[in-house]
Amino acid sequence: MGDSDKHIIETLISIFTIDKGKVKTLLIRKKDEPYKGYWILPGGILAGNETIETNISNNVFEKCGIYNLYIEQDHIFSDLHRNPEKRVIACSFIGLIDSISIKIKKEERPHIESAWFSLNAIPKMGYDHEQVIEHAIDTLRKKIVNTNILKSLFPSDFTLPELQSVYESILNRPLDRRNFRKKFINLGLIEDTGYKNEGYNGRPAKLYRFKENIKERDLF
Amino acid sequence: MGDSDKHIIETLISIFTIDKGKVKTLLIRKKDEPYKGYWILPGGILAGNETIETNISNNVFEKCGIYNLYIEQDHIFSDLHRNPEKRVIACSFIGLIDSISIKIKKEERPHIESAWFSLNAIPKMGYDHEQVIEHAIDTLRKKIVNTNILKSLFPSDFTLPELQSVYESILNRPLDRRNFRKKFINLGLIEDTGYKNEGYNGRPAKLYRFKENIKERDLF
DNA sequence: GCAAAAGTGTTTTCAATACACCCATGG
DNA sequence: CCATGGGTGTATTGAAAACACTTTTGC
Repeated sequence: MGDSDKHIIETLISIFTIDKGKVKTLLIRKKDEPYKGYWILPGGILAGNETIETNISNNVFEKCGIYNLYIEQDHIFSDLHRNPEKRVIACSFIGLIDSISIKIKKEERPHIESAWFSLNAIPKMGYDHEQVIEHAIDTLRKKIVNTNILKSLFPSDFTLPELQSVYESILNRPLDRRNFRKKFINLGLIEDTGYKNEGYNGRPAKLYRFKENIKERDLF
Repeated sequence: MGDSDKHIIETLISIFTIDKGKVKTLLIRKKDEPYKGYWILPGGILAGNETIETNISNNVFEKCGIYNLYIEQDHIFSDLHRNPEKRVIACSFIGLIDSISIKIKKEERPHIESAWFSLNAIPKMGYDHEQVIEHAIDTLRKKIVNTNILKSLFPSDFTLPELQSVYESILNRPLDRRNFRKKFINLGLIEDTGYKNEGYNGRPAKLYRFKENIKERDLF
């Protein structure tokens, strides 16, 4: 086996969270050439002594300060020239985290510029990362229709209008409020916490949480 | 970057087809140690000048004589010790082919022993390939509920009882004949060819084909 | 008391399910 | 004419969809 049969593998991750009822994704500004100044997905080079999953977990913690992230494989990108400098094969992941668990202490990572972008305002990105994140969004869209994967996106307290808004932004279409409530409450996945979301305009919304120990199941 | 940051990547594929109304998968007998005599999934080592998709297509043609295979990525297996000799990262695929298109000319490949196995009779396999094929079957099961992915499994002429039998064996539960017909015909994915499947016991079944240019869509 | 957002109930429509009998062919 | 498997219709149930008004809070 020649050296040409060994490959550089990088991991990439599209991390999604909910910020003020909107789905956002975490990007990093690249500091050096190529694509200096462009936004890219977080990730890293796979070393010999780690699985792709441990690599992703470690990278996300080191670069973004996020741990306990829910991750799932998405897709492999192996086009020969996706990296202009050398052949790199990308294993892309989807990550979901609730906003309460995010602690990006910028002062601890002065060398890394990162920001959250709304799905409809993703900037021009380096490499093929726009294609990678589009694939991740598409996978996420397919998944939320049939699974309760979004559980990982929500902290213990959320309102039904917030949940609906997230579904609407990922599915990219409006949903009827009454039917959405009926469906979700009847599914038995969530429960009323007894608290309310006070201090905002209008009538306060009830706060819900996902029940523990609910196995992934079909929704729609 | 040290040499430990470069990796051997292998592709593996679980190829499914329909043989006499049953779903079967193609395995290869390993001829050398380790796992000599065990059955394994077809696949190969990724070279520097190919994508994982071209590698799979080429391997499936060279080792199994199958071309024009529908392929889809399934999962990456990167456990450190999944191969007892060295670190190898596996990119696993799902392949679907209709039985008419299969031409495994054994006389042309005397050095390769291959066989089709029913899903409920998969033998003991080498490496972690049982885990890999289980993952592929599970992915296939999830997909046939919501997509018309099975189009790739059927030649131009098939009967509704055959189609139903395939759904039953992948979903692993019985389906009502009348309701299955109603649903599938109403979906508009298939059309009557006008021919019948004569020469068997009982009333001949109508032959159907998948319509051309139907995009993948939700079924159930 | 008004603006803003949350919460609720009914009707209609359609798909899913359950179920039993007749039909076409081969032998 | 009988054995074998294919084809069909209807009634019921339940979920999805469409739709407008009332309630609770902050200011």
